[in-house]
Order: sequence, then C-alpha cells, then structure tokens
Amino acid sequence: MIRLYDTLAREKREFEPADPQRITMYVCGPTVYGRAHIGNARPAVVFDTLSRLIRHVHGEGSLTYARNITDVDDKIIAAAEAEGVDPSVITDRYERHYLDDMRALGVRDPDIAPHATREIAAMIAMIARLVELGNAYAAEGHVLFHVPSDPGYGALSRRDREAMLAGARVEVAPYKRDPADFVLWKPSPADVVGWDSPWGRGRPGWHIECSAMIREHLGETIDIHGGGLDLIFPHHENEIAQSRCAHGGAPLARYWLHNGFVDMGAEKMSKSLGNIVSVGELLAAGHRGETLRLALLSAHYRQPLPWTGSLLAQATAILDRLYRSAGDAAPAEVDGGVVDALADDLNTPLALSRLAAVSDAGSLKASAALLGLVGETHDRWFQGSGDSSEVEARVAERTAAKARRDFATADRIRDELKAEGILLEDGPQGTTWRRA
RNA sequence: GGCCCGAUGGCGGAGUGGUUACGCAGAGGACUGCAAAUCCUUGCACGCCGGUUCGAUUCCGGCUCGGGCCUCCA
Repeated sequence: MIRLYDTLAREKREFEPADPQRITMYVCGPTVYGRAHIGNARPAVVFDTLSRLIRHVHGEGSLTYARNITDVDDKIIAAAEAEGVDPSVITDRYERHYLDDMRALGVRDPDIAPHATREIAAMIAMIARLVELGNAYAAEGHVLFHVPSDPGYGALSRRDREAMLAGARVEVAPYKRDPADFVLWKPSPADVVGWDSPWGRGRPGWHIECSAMIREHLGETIDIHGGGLDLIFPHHENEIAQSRCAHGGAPLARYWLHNGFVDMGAEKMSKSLGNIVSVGELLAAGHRGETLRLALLSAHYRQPLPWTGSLLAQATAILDRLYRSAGDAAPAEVDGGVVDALADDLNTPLALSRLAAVSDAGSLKASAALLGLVGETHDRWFQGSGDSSEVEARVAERTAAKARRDFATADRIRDELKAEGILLEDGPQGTTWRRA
C-alpha cells in the first residue's frame, strides 16, 4: 500500500487510484528555452521513481504518465529573437537536450509528452467553455479567468483573496476586472508566434496549457499531479480553477505532490538567481548520470537538498559499493524493506539505506532497479565503454612482474596507471582494474 | 506584511515518547609483498526557552535562525 503526502490535504494519505488498472499521473515538464539544471532534474527523477514504484505495486501497465513540453512562452520568444531564429529552433534544440539529460539520469520517457503548440485547439476549446460559463471574459484581445467567479480558489496554496491582493507587487493591467484575474489567452503581434482564435490572433497563457493537455490525454480528473514546490502558486492553483470550472466541479487531481528545491549554499538554485549547475555541465565534467540520480534521491523529495561537491563524492562511493555487491547477478526478488520505504511517501533515503543492506546480489539488483539504479553491468560501471586492450596489456605485464617477485616493476606500472586514472585491485581471482 | 516549510553527530540523512538508523569521511585492527577492495571495531548528534509526562530529540506553546511562495521559476 502506497502512502503519499498530498499538498492539498497537507497530510499523508493512502493512495487509492480511481481505477487501479489505469492510474493517471501528470507532471509539469520543462519550458524549453535553456539547458536543464540539476534542480530541474529533481522532479523528473522523483516522479520517475514514483512511476517505477506504482508499476511495481499495481502492475507494469497500470500507469499512464504524462509530462508536458512547454514550447510556447515569452522566454522562448525572447530567446528566438536574440538568436534571430524561429522559436521552433530554440524549442527543438532544448527539448532534445532535456531528453538526453534526463535519459542520462535514468529517467524513462513518460508515456505521453504533449507539446503545447500541438494542443492549441484543445486550449481554445477550454477557454471558450470558460467564457461561455461566465468564468472568463475577453478584454482587449486577452481572455482572462475571473478569479472571483470561483469560490473555491486558493485551496491548494491556502491563500485567501485578501492575502493575494496584499502581496500583489505587480501593476494591475487596466483590462482586468479583478486584480487576481489571470491570462488564458493573450494577443500576438504580427511578428510574434500566434494562432487564430475567436478573440483574434494570439497565444495561450501558461496555466491553460496544462489544464487542456491533462483533459485531452488523461481525462477530467487524474490521480496524481506533480511538480516543484514553486508551482503551487499560481500555476497549480490556476490549473485547478480552470479545470474545475470547465468540468462542472470535477476535481483536477486526487493527489497533489510537490518536490522541494535543490539548494546552492543558502538559497535555491534558479536561473534568475544565476546560481545554476546544469546537468550537461555535470555530465561533461565526468560525473555519471547515475551518480547524479543517486545524489538527487539521497534526500526525501519534499526536503531541500543542498548541492555540494561532497554529495557527489558520497553518491559515487555508494554506487561503487552497490555495483561491487550486485556484480552481474540476474535480477531476483525485490526486497520488501526497500518497497516499504518507497511506499511510505517515497522515502528514498530510507530505501537507499535498506538497499545497502540487501545481501542477495540478485535481489539487490532488482531492488536497485526500482530506484533506477545499478542498471549497468559491473565492468561497464567500473571500466567504462572505451577500448581497454592497452590497460589489459599493462595489467598482464604487471602480473608477470609480480609472478617473478619483481615488485619494483609491478609498483611502477601500478603507479603509472594510477596517474592515468586507472586503479588496480589484486584479488584472489587475479588483478582487476577500474577507472577512478 | 500574509501563507507555508525546515532546524539531527565532521558531512549527508532517516526515524522515534523511554536500548538514537544507515551511508560518506576519519581512527584502529584483520587481510595484502606493499596497496586497493573487503571484513571487524570505533565515534559526547537531535537550535533555544518553557509546558505536558515517571520520562521528550520525538507532543504543545513561544523564541531564534534559515528557507520557500506571494512575479517567470522544478
């Protein structure tokens, strides 16, 4: 039995899918205008891990997991203008990078990856519906959601109207009937990407994308909606309002899950603060995706995770150990303790500690797979995929020297290899080597 | 200002009303030609002040500090 902390209820709840045969999960994906940083990778890894758990518990085919690609957005438009290219050049490039980076982290592709630009008709339809119902209105080429029309607004973020207005630090656009109203559709000038609509040529607001794509691909009410903590307000609050109003009061999601941030020093990692470490950089620096994944799973997903150099060193040490224990055993039974830890609101740190204690190699391998770890062969992990004949030859040379008790030569070869990042280990079965 | 979250040993990080996980790093030992790996041993931790309790790191209140959201943001 899986238990999940539901942000809406502010407590852990037993996870009871509406239909255990067809569980639906939606996670807010990236806006593709730049490289993903390690903080962006956290939700991808966390919800990938949750998807593995759900499939383990409810069956491989039980889950439909959707993660969107936001490929129309003012930042994308700005980036395209800066480079003098079509926005699709930007979005194609960074979507590819995103998928490459996530795959490197062992994140499996979601079942569905809807793109905003391919779902415009669904968005227009939902907006039209909201206008028709009196929850939205057109004004100066914009269409706005009228927040006072939704008495339930604010439940997720626990924010009342007064608090929202008190916190408003932005000039209120004159065409808004209420300061809290937010944009569903905005006009596009002739030189900006846009689509024809009943309200003129324009483009969708951010929040409506997710609402429309969820309805389109998963239905009116989904089981799990996930994303980063910072999306609770306004993004998810607005999604709820749009969808619930458009769907006659049907709740958008039955469980709301939010991951905490990756911190850099004392503050969160974010592009606007300029303190980001991109996944691409980390990989280029020689850190393996699996190491990054383990590092991201080393704290509970709702806790902040301080990103430091020693975190990666620790993750590497732990993985080395796991690979040594697992060897190339065929996956066997998944360890119950690991499953239980994950089933308790995805307690990955506890799961990791229990994983380390699993003594059967096959069981270790299978249990690690639930976390998306230890998926490579032993040799590939320790030696990489490059040509190793040179190394093998010198190891053989050293073995010969050792056999004639010429330890000076043997040690010299070992030191030379060490300088190249190759570490030797003499075991009962002979000498093995690995890359540092 | 409003709403919310957190504070655990050198570091990371679970968990619990009463013998306080686990990992990394460190120290000692075994093993080794020497190492490495492995194994064994080891290590005064729960922000502050009150309260409840026989007993609180764990529950309650206050405080301090830190963080997040209120604007694009995983």
